[in-house]
Amino acid sequence: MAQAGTVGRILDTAEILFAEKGFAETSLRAITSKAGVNLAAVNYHFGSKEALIQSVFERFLDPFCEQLDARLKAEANTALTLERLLGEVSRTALAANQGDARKVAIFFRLSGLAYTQAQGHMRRFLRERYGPLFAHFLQRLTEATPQLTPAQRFWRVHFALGATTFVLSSMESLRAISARDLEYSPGTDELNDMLLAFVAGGIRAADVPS
Amino acid sequence: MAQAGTVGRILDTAEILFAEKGFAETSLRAITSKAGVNLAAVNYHFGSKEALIQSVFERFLDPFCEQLDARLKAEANTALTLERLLGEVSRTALAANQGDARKVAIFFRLSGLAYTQAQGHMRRFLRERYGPLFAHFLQRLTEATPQLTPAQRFWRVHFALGATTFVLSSMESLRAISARDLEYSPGTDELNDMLLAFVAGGIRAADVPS
DNA sequence: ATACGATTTAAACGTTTGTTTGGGGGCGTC
DNA sequence: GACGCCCCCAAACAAACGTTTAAATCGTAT
Repeated sequence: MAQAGTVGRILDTAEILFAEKGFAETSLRAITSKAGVNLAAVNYHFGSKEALIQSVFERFLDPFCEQLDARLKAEANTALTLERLLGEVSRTALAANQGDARKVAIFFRLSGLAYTQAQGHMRRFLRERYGPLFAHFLQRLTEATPQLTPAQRFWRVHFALGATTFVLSSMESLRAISARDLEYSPGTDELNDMLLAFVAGGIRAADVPS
Repeated sequence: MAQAGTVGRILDTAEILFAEKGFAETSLRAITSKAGVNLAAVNYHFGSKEALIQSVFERFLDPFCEQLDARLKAEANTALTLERLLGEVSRTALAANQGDARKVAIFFRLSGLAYTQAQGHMRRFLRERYGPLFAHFLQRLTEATPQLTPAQRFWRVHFALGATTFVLSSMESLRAISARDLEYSPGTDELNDMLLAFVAGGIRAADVPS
């Protein structure tokens, strides 16, 4: 990360700081000084802070979406079980970050921020750019969960999305609590399995009598 | 809300604006001008912006925690099923907000922000003030799910917490998408049931073979 | 009526923010 | 060697921020 060009150093540093403190709380001066580049470099290379945020999103979301799309299309004519489909997503997230757990945490922390902090232009940008892939995923999910109504499926997918982004985005602090109170902290694979079990169990849960 | 005193008007307005845009993105000028009070009123009555944020948290978390604690203690000697325990929580959240869906959305949006945006002092304040109730809840949950290991329970509770805060905090936009794409939007009770089913199903899901 | 504490007000404070400026190299091309 | 182009830098910019000040206002008890 140290010997990358100015643009790369800015993106690397911004990614980390945004994930740590959020977008509004991270100043361009904090980014540029930690990256060892001039303050004006951000506006020169990206145009504005908002454009920088957008570039950070593209750089980590594009490879993930591309890989996931390829994987899904490679199995286009095989019937996927729910666990298999969800596993494909988690494997892609891991692969797109070279199996680095810290990078995965940053990935999901940024994803969560995108959902909860993004407003106006950013929301539209994300929806327009990554909406089609999401639709594709939802179609495969429909094949894997024919017993659900469309509304059930829609909401349960978002429940699952929430469980994932929430836990993986605050993974480090939760790990610390787990290690302190339970004297035990799960590894990446184990955490992945627990999440998968929870999400799969939730998605195909029976209705609760009202 | 209009005829409340200065302190109340500030809290009412801050609650809404914080939930809409986050803490750093909401300026004191935005709050005071929308509330129709002088800019200096915040520092006069609360001391600082951070103290105002803390007051907002207290005002909506205290009644909720008090009621939940009372409900749990009222059923101290009856064995609670998982669904019953979770239902108690959701009923409390609804009751503490007079059944107003918008208020519940704000409630969970602020809760989510507390988890993801809070730093330093705020994290400590939340943990110290509401930690004991959480421990009590976890103990009841342990009785309701004896088949889980402590680690499984810990992580699954946080998965559930994530699913809840994520969906309920972006409820309005998700409702809009649901209504547009599915030509259907669930009511508060229905959404509550769906969430309950998902969370209960996830918490007692079987392990996934690694 | 007067005095006093509590509250509100307009104005200013010092920082920090994102952005812009103008100049100064480094480097390949004509 | 001069030109054009890309990149970097220190400095300055206006705007917005949280906070503080000192005077004005209000209500109330003396």
